[in-house]
Order: sequence, then structure tokens, then C-alpha cells
Amino acid sequence: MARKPQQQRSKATVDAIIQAGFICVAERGIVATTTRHIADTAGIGVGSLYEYFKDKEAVFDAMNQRMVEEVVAMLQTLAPQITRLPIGEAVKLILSHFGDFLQRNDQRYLKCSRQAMNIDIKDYVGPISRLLMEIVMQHVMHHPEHMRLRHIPAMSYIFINGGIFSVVRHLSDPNPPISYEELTQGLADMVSHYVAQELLLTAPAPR
Amino acid sequence: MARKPQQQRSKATVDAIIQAGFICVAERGIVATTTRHIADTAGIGVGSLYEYFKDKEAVFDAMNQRMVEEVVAMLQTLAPQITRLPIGEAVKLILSHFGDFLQRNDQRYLKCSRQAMNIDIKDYVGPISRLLMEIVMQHVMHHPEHMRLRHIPAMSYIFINGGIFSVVRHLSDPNPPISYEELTQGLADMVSHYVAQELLLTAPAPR
Amino acid sequence: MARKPQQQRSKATVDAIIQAGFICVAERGIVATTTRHIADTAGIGVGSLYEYFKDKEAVFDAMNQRMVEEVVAMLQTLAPQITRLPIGEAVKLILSHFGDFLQRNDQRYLKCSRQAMNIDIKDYVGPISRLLMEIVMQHVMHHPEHMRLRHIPAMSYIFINGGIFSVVRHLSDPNPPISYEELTQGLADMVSHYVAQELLLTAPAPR
Amino acid sequence: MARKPQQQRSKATVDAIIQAGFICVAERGIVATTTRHIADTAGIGVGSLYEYFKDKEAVFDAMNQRMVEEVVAMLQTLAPQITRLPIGEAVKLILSHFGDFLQRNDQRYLKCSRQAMNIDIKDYVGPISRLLMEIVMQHVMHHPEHMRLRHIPAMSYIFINGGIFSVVRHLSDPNPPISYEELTQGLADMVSHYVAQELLLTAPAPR
DNA sequence: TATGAATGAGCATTCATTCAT
DNA sequence: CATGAATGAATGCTCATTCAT
Repeated sequence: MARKPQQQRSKATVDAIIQAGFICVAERGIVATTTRHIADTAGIGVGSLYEYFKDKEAVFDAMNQRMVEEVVAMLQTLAPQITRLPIGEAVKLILSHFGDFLQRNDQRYLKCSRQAMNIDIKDYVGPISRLLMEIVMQHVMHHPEHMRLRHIPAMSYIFINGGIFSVVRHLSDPNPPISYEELTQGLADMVSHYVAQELLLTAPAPR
Repeated sequence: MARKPQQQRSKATVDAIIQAGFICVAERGIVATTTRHIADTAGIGVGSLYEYFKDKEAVFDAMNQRMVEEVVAMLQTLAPQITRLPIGEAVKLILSHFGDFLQRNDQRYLKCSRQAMNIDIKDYVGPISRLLMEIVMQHVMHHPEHMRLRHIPAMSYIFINGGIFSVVRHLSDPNPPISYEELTQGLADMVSHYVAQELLLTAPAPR
Repeated sequence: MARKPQQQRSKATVDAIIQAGFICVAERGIVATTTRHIADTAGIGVGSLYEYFKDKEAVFDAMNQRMVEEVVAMLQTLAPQITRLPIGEAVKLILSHFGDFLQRNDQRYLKCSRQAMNIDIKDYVGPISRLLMEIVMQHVMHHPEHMRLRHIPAMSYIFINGGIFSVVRHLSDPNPPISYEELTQGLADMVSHYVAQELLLTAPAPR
Repeated sequence: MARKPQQQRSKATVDAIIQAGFICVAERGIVATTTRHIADTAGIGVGSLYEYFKDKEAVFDAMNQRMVEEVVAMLQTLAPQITRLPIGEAVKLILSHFGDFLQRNDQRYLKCSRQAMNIDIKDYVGPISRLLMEIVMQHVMHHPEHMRLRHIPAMSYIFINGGIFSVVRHLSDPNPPISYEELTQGLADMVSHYVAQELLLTAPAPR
């Protein structure tokens, strides 16, 4: 049934379907999105959708994958800068780009990311988490004094997950109790204060 | 349509339906949960479900309300202790009870909480967030030196949302990269380090 | 199950149910009328309805019967006058009372009569038709010259059925093309002109 | 939802559904007719019914429309003859064809027409009434002496509504007290006698 | 006798998926 | 390859009827 598209025409159709999927889910939510909606939005017949995707779920999977790919690409582009920046600035740089990403195309990705969480929480954030972990490690490499930090894996886990969720939740909230600037500044402070305090606590006793 | 339960028998049925709702959502997810499943699980006929609830959504609402009530009750019981404890210990106390709560009944609430987040992000965490904000304020009252902390609303928002999500995500992950103890300790450190650093930065200049 | 009410209390309940039936059907139409509506309107429990009526259909039957009884009673009261009046006046007298009857209680009976037709067209108009036939015969008795009229059964059938339907349809029409006075006058003319012409056609050849 | 049928195949399916609708309503009444019955009778799946009709009501509407179209077509074919005939003969001609129409296909239309009256009394008889009014007017044009007739709208209303209902009722009655010939002759007499008498009453006073 | 909670068959409608063209 | 008509299982919900109290 579903065949890997090897022609460019096919590639374009697959792309149209995925984009249509984003539009539909953003417009009506994942539950109310039907294959007919997606096919119509993509400008193809329902039957054709099944030429490229095994079933509806496969479209959602491809959407997830696409989203992750884009975030990953974004982070990889940013990585060199990030590793060089002081930790607080690095956090703010990431959040600035991440916020922009979620706002793109009428919040298409923001709306989808909320829906995507209950489909498969792991695959969605997983690869992004892993890449961020890597970036953290590279950052530490570039800032040797951070080697003294304890619990880096645990704290990265917390900062990354807590950060992503806080941002998604904040952007999704029509009446957020704080501004986006306060949020990003707060997240930067959270991280940099933590680091500063850790460095202080683990400082070699002055002679 | 939906009658108010005034008899004891009715009250028990309402309860059975709500519990059945939790079981079904935990087992199959909110989207795949049908009224028939809930009624069967509750050991009643489909029609009876509609004696007590206007529609399927009303059952989910009642579930949400029930969950929130339980968390709120838990937090209110804990509140006196929390406010007296040092901030790090307070965080660990809350997380210990919150973790237990999510694990109860075969992770019934844990599984449901993941589903609940997307459907109506606001109503679900909202009341809990508000109570936690209050507890934060009371904690500050009991620890006057914390009055110096800046950005309390923003940081509370971040700590609360980031904390809740990190915990839910961690408990949902079959192969978490860190242990629950590391997570709670990390969250406690995150908060207490932040506070310590803030106090340091805002300390009156020493003579 | 359903027992004949022999106590006055029972009689009152039966009556309340029938009246409730009329109110419900008038308000929501026969299809949308449920046993619960009827019971609620009658101020009794659903179960009690089944003490007095075999099923929902039995309530509708009783309503029909009641309506017919009332029309019959009305006609019997009118009969002595009718038979003495000239035919056109008789028609107008009947229609005046019949129109009033249909308008009573917020058009309760008018609304029900439209609904009643598809349940059982025969039982509904049947007894009324028969009584009207009788009245026609009595009228003829009092007006011996009418004995000459041919096709009395056929013409009565036409006048009675056509008349009843025209009136019900006219009163049910929110924008009738003619007034009720025009209708009654027309029906009276229809009958009296017919009679006059018949008498003319069957007149014994003058010597 | 409901697609416009543009293919020949589709047109046939739409037709099959409408015919199935007539059969079902004739067999079980409009209230007891379900989408499943219609689909089964039409030899299609339930879902297909919704490819062509928005909902069940739309099928009934199409049936009404179809019925009205056929009666209108019949009347329009007859119109030239009707206008030329003497009034009594004209009535009998119409009733002869109308009776045949109602008897067609195992009284399919007769049975449906009884049901249709209550659901939407206006749309059902409305267009037919209007056309008959027109035919009446044309008849008057061809018979200039009829211009003297008073109350033409009121009398047409009565004759048309009373006539249609008498015929439907008579054909629906398993034991009618008079024959169909007596009925049609009676209706013809009713009209022609009325006209004759009116012409007499409004005749210019002889010198 | 009166009740109303419980029932479950039945309904209209949707939609992922297939397959003949 | 592309299509979209056809399908029917599945869903949320209603309501006439029963029966334990």
C-alpha cells in the first residue's frame, strides 16, 4: 500500500500531506481531524493519501518526525553559538528561537505540540531532549569550570523538560499570569543561579 | 436528563462511574474511551450513565474535578508542614506525596493526567497551580528573608509548571535516564539553589 | 399491568395523564413527546403512568377518545338547534363551535388533531363522522323537501370530511390565504348552494 | 457531507434511495422508518446514504419534492384539457388521474401522503394548491360567464383542500361507506352545483 | 399503590479504509 | 498512479418499559 516516495512528484505530495496535517490539527484539533480534511487541504483525493501513508496515524507520526527534525535542525544551527555563550544567555538564545518556532505559521506547531503530547510523549520530546543533553555537554566542555557541577544529567533533565513544558504551556495560555520575557528571563535565571550556587558550594575551600 | 444523586445508592453509582472513567482512560486513553466502556467497567447499563451525567464530557469533567480535589486536599493537609520547612525540604515533601498520588491505583491518575493536559490545559492544572501559588506565598510569609526574592510570580510559575511536568514525564517514562530520587533532589536543589543565589545577589552590601 | 380505574383518585390520575398528554403533544409534537414528559407534566412518576395505561400508545388512544367524546358531546348539545336551522345556518353554527373547540387551551386540540391523523385516521374522525351523518339525517327529517336530494350519503361524506379538513388546515396555517369568516361562509355556501341546485334540478315539472 | 450527484451512477443511487424511502414509509410509517431500513431497501450501505443526503430529513424532503413534482407534471399535462372542459367534467378528469397516481406502486404515494400531511402541511400541499389555483383561474378565463362567480379564492381553497383530503381519506379507508365513483361524482356535483347556483343568484334581473 | 433507578435495544450519524475504475 | 464512491463498524445518546422497594 504505502510506498516510499522516490520521485520528486511523490516527495512533493508527501510534503503537502504533512503540511495539510499541521494545518488541520492546528485548526480543529487532532481528534476532529479526519483523513478527508487532510486530503482536501492537501489538494488530493482521500485514496491518494493511502498511497503514501499506511494510515492516519502514520501521517501524525510523520508530522511529529518533521517537527522534531526542524527543532533539531534549528538547535544544530544554534549549537556553536550556544556553547560559547554564558549559560544564562545560552538559555535565552534557545528560548528565543524555540518561541519563534512555535509561533510560526499561525502557531501551527504550538497547537500541534499540545495535541502531540498524548499520542506518544516519548517520541515527541525524546530526540530533542537528547540533542539538548548533548549541547549541554558541549557547553560544559567549553566552560571547564562547570565540570565541578554535580548531578548534571538530573539537572539537565529537569531544566530541559521543565523548560519546554513551561514555554509550551505559557504560549498556549490565552491569559498567562506572566509575560514571555519574564518567563524566558526566569528560566535563564533558574539555570544560571543554579550553576552559580553549585559553583559556590563546590568551590575548593580557599586557603 | 442528568439527575442529581440524592440517595446513597445513587452516590455510589456516580462514584463507580467516575472510578470506571479513570480505569478506562488509564487503560485505553481518553480518545478511545467510550461511554459503553465506562458503563461496562462501572457495572451498569449505558442508559444509567446518562441518569447521572449529561454526556460523556461531563464524566471527564467530574474526573478532573475529583482529581483536582484530591490533590488540593493533599496539599492542604500538607500546607502547615510545608510552610515551616526549609524550601528544599518543602519541595521534597510535596513531590514525595505527589509522586505517591500519581502512582496510586496502578498509576491511574498518572495515566489520566497525561491525557488531561491536552484536553483542557487550564482547568486541569489551574486550581492546583493557584493553591501552590498560595502555599508559596505562605511559605514566604514564614520566611521573611525570602521577601527579598525578586520575580516570585514568574519563578513560581516556572517551578510549579516545570516541576509538575517533569514529575509526570519522569513517572510516565518506562526507562527514565535518572531515578525518582535524583529527580526530586534535583528539583529541590533547583529551587533552593535559586533562592540561595537570589538572597546572595540581593544581600545588602556588607560594610 | 394497566387496570381500569375504579376509585375517584384513580380517575383523577387518569385524567391528569390525558390532559398532560394533550399539553405535551401540543407543545412538542407527538414524536417528541416522551413518557417522562407526560408523567412530569401530570405530576406523577413514570412508573405510575404504566399503572393506568398499557403503554404510551394507550395514552394517545385515550387522548383521541377524549377528544372525540368532547366533540360528540358538543354536537349532541347542538343537535336540536342544528336540525331546526336552515342548512347554511346549521353549517355555520357547527363550524363556529368546532372552531372554538379547536382554539381552546392554546390550540391544544388543534395541534393534537394534526398529529392524531397519522396515528389512526379512522378512529379519529370516524365516530364524529357517524354522528354528523346522523345529524344530517335528522336535519333532512325536519326539512322534508330535502328528501328529494340525491346522493345524500356521498355528499355528506364529502361535506363532512372536506369541511373538517379545511377547517383544521386553515387554523393550522400561520398565513392562510383567506379569513376564517370567508372559510365558514364558503363552506355554508357550498352546502346550501348544492342543496338549492339539487332541489331545482329535481323539482317536479311545473304544470 | 452530502455530495451533489454528478455521475450517472450517483443519480441512480439517489433515485434508489428516494424510492426506498417511499417503500419504507408506505410499509412502516414515517416515524418507524430508519436510515438503516432505507439503506437496506435501496440496496446500499448506511454510509452511502449520507454521501447523497445530509441527513434523514433530507431524504424525506427529496421524497416530498419528488411527489410534488410528479403531481405537478401530471396536472400540467392535463391543464389544457381541463380548462376546456365543463367544470364538473374537469373535476372528474383531475380526480381520475389523481386517484390513479395515489394508487400507483401499491399505494406508495397514498400511504406517504397521509404521513406527509402532519410533518409539514405547508410544503407538501402548498405547491400543488398553488398550481390548482392557477388552473382554476385559467378555467375561469376560458369560461367568461364564470367571471361573475363571487369568492373564487375562498371557494377554490375549500374545494381543493376538501377535495384532496376527501380523496386521500376515501382511498385510505378499507371500508369506505361510498364508492370512489360516488365520491368523484359527488365532488364534481359539489363544484358544478355551486357554480350553477352562483350563476343563478348573480344573474342579471330579467326584464 | 406509587415510585424512579436501571436497563438495553435501537437510532442517527461519522469516518478510516478499500477497491474498481 | 490517482481517484472518490461505497462501506459498515463503531459512537454518543434516547427513551419505553420494568421491577425492587
